[in-house]
Parts: sequence; C-alpha cells; structure tokens
Amino acid sequence: MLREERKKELKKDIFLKSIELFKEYGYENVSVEKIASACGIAKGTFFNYFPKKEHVLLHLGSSQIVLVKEIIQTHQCSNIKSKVHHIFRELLATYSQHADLLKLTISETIRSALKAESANILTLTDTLTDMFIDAKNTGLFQSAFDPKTISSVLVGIYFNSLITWSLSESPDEDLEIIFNSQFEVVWEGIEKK
Amino acid sequence: MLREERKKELKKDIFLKSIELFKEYGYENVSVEKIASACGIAKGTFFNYFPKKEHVLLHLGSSQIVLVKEIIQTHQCSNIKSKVHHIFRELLATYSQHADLLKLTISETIRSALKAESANILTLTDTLTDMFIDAKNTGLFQSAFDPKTISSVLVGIYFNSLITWSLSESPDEDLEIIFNSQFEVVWEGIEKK
DNA sequence: ATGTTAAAATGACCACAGTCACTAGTTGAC
DNA sequence: GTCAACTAGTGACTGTGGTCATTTTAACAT
Repeated sequence: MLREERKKELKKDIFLKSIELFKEYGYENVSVEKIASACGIAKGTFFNYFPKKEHVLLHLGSSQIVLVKEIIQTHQCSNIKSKVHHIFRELLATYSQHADLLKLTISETIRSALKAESANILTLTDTLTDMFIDAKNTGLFQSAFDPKTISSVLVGIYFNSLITWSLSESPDEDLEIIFNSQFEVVWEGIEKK
Repeated sequence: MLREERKKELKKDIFLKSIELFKEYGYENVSVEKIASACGIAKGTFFNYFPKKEHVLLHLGSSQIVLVKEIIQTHQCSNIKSKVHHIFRELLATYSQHADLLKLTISETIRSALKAESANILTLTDTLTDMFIDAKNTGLFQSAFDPKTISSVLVGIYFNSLITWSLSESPDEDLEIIFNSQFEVVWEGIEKK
C-alpha cells in the first residue's frame, strides 16, 4: 500500500524538520505553525501525525532505546559489567552531543511516564532486564537481586546522572564522571552474591 | 511591616486554594482564572505570587524538603541505615496520600530541575549530604564513597521508585516495596568500606 | 490633612497548543 | 468512467497561560 509509505515519509519529514528547528531556535520558540509551514503543510496536519507537540521529543527518546538494543546485540563481551557500562556510556555520548534537546527529551520522557502516556522508560528497563536474565542463564552473571530491580536501579541512575549534571553549575563537570561515580556505588550492590 | 505579612498570607491562600482545586478537578482542569476568582483576586495578581502555574506544585515539593530536615533533627537513631530508611519511608507516605497531585509535583520538580529553574532536588541532596558528613565525622557511618555521591544515588532511587511505581499497571503493587528493593541494592553498595 | 512615591492589583491583550467540521484526494467496486 | 466510501489535509476557532501598561492602594513625610 502506497498510502502507508507516504504517511511514514511525512511523519519522518515532520520529525526531522522539528528537531532541526528546535536545535536552531529552542523548543519553546518554535510554534507548531512554524513547523507546519516549514514542512509545507497546515497546522492541523501536524496533529494528525503527533498528538501533541511534545510527542516529537518522545519519538526522539524512543530512538535511544533502539540504540540500546543494537548495542546489546552487537557488543559481545565476556564481562557483564563492562557491557552495561558500555551501553550507558554510549547513551550518554549521544546525549552530550545535543544536550539541550535531550534535556527536554528526558524531561518529557519522565513527564509522560508519570502521566502514563508513554512507555519509553518501561521499554528501556525491560530491554535491560532481558539482558540480565540472559546473562544469568548463561552463567555470565550472578546476583542476589532480581534482574528487574537491577535494571530499574540502573535506569534510575542513568536519569539521575542527567538530572544531577543539569543541576551542576559548572557544565565542565563531566556527565560521564557523574554517571561513573554513581554507577560504581550501585554496581557494588548489584554484584552481591 | 504589615505589607509583608499580607503578602505572605495571600500567597498561602493562593497556594492552599490551588491545591484544593487541583485535588478536586485535576491540575489541567483548573485554570489560573478559576484559582484567581476562587481567591477573590484578578488573574494578573496570581502571577505576582507565582511566576508560572506550575510553581504552585514546586512550592508543594519544597514542603517535602522541610519535612526531611525535621526528620533528620528529631529522629535520633544509632543506626544510619534505619535513619535514612525512615526518612524515605516518611516521604513516600505523604506521597501515597495524595498520589495524583504528587505525581505531578515530581514531574514538575524534575522538569524544572532540568530547566535549571528550581533547586528543590539540589536542596534535598545537600540536606542528605550534610547528614552523611555528620555521621562520618561522629563515626556512625563509614563508606568508601563520598557523601555527595551517596546522597545523589539515594535521591535518584527515590524519584526512580516513584516513576517505576507510576509505570506499574497494578496500583496495588506497593510503592514502599518498590523503594525497599531498590534501596537494598544500593545500600549494599553504599556500605562498602 | 495633603502630597509623594513605591508596591501591588488589575484585566484587556497576545501567542500558541490543540480541536473539529469541512473539503480535497485516493482507492476500489462495478 | 462513475460512484461510493474512506482517508488525509485544512484553517478558522477556542481556551488558557502569561504579559504589561495602567490604576489603585498603602506607607510615610511634611
């Protein structure tokens, strides 16, 4: 069906243009009308593709999850700790690139999670959980705690580092350093047999 | 000066009426105009006291910090773990009472943290950090990790539990249980000498 | 009392997210 | 080719958050 193709194409167009504009002028300073006219469509059409303006950001967030899945599959590694570490380092790296935008993405992701409007966080946690279950089964990993709790804690630390980083006056203070120190603490607990 | 008195009084009035209305009709369904007229003031006046509608929620959030400080001072306890545990249990308890509203509060707190518009989270973390420094000095507590990181991790777990809880389909699943399991994991790490 | 000045209240006003009744375009059946 | 049925596009309209020039009120000085 050609119809579907076109729809996907347009959604992608809207998404890319939005991101581009957000980066240039800042999320708040770009109206839906601006996006629409930049895409050569009417305002109403935008809402046929994204129910709310903020859903563009959630869409961006969901692409991070795809990234995680890719890493889990490609990055074979004997040591589970370094694998997990690698996943988050990678996530934080993409984060650092377009910090302002992803700050908003995180904030919208959490917001929508609390409004039960999107399941991005849940998906991320589940993906990690599966990885831990796998690692437990193949004997790569042992822990007194259950995989779901562990993943949840890790995801928590991830978001928390981002928040902590945003809060720190000095943007020099490295995001990765903040994450690492928190990671070391919790991993110490996770590894408990 | 009488002027100041009146201002504080009115701010409190606006705050309480807002919360009352939010609880009854839901945050989104209460316009600033509604709040204003319920307080017998004009819409513009509202914004003389709270720069944005959402700041009413942040104000609510900051009252939780006061609670923490109170607990730290009153609840004397030989065991630091149980003290920390007590603090968070208490926080979560007030949370459970008006869940919907505090869900929004959390979401706004995080949001504003990421926008660098409010320092609630920072204050909470600092308060805990001071407590840990104190405990280290008096020999009540030892850890290989520094107090700031520890507090940060704990605050992270706190918010994360709330998020996890919101995400769980079943509201039966106890918030306290979720927090406890995450707390056990990280405390294991924190205690590392 | 009266005048002066600064703070606080006001509500018309604006910009923008989101809605919806309507129009235009597409598909497939005959 | 024609019609019917559905899908996608549209933009005037609405409700609300937030602003700001103006007015009202309070505080103090003389």
